Amino acid sequence: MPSSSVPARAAVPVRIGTMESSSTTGGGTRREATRQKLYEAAVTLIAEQGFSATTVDEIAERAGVAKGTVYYNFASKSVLFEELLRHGVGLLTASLREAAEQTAREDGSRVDALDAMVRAGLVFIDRYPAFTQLYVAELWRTNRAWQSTLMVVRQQAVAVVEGVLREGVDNGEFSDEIDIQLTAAALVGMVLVAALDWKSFQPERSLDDVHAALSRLLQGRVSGKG
Amino acid sequence: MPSSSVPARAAVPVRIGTMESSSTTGGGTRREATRQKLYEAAVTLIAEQGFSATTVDEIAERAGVAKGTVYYNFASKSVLFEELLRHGVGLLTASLREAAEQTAREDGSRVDALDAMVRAGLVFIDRYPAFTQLYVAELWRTNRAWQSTLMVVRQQAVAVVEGVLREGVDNGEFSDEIDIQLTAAALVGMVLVAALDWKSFQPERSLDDVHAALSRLLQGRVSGKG
DNA sequence: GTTTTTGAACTGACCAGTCAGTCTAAAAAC
DNA sequence: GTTTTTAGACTGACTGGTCAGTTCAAAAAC
Repeated sequence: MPSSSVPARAAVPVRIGTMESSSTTGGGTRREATRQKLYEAAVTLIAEQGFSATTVDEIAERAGVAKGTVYYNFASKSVLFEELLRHGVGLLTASLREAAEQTAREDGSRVDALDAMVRAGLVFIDRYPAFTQLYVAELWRTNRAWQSTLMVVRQQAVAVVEGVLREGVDNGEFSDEIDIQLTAAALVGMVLVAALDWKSFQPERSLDDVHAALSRLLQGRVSGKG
Repeated sequence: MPSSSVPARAAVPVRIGTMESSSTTGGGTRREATRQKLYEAAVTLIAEQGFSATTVDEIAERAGVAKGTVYYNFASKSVLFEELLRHGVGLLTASLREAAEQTAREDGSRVDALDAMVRAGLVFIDRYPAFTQLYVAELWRTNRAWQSTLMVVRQQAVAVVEGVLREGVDNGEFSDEIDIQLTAAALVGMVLVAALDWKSFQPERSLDDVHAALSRLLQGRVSGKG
């Protein structure tokens, strides 16, 4: 309801300044660029406010596109969100796997692999803090449309950690009494919460610093004199 | 909007089992019972759906009271939520502090104190899983009305862990190179995520079982043969 | 007689999703 | 080379519905 009468006609469609033809990979990449802008806008807004409290109008505005464009590119608000989740966790999983494999290639121990994965996790969170926030906030909710997506995607990431633990047990490096699933969850939690604390409350600290603190904890070098 | 005719009369106000009046002055306990029902209804709904996606009508319905009653007892939806947060974290903090103090009274080591706190955390999460879920989901959000409440309340809980770590460093039980703040966050994260994983994905396991797994991790008994 | 609860209607803001129409660049027709 | 057509991308006013919060008289509880 506009406060008073309004032209209601676009009249002169102002040219949108620097569009610059986007280029990138020649063909239909304009669309892809728009989707990327929408992801970026959505991830920060939803991390700050939550899914339901974030409006499609806000997302469109921050991305610098019209609301209709959101619906031209995504079937709905929740589909946009789901694709965002899949995309983000895909990056994380790849990064963890890469860390584990590289350690294996260098004949490192499985503890080294865990340590490398801790670092990879920190690097990820350092790079995508908003995504991490949002992910944590949604992970344990029930009754949400994207629950199953989240489940699948979570399992992919945790499975990488579980795999390393299992290898360690198999080759005798870890006690065969450890509970793989629970230990993996605990390790993920350790990194997740420590990193979010870092980003939220002491962002000035360096990644190496944080990594060192977690390494110590991971390797049980807490007890006893330094 | 009931689909058809409905009793609509509360008739017998069922007393909630073991509520035991407790707080406030002896007088207005009827009101207190209503508030308690509203807390319980709100906590599960918000844990499942998030704050914004949960309507006041739903909360009232699940609590079995009229919508007007919600506003008779709380100034607004967010005030209800804020008081819920304060209440819940108060319980957790008390429980952690109790665990730490009891260990101290028994001349236990600081590792024992940490272990006791891990257990206290698990007991809490076992008892109030919905609250925990909701708390984690809101903790790292920014731009929310109750942000400052959350901050204060988080600090109270983490401070208990930090205190034990500090004592341990002071008496030489822990390395003086540990980063107290970060380590405390990591420990909290370890318990939190492992416990949520437990409740979400393997609820049939016993608390002792989960506690044992975390103890092992905490005491660095992961590496090496069992 | 005071406090608390009820129930149901109401308001006004807000918001997801729609749709008719615009823009543009490139292909097709001339 | 110029005009016309096509189709993909985008626009933004508009619709239909939802929901927080209000109101209040009457009933119930204490």
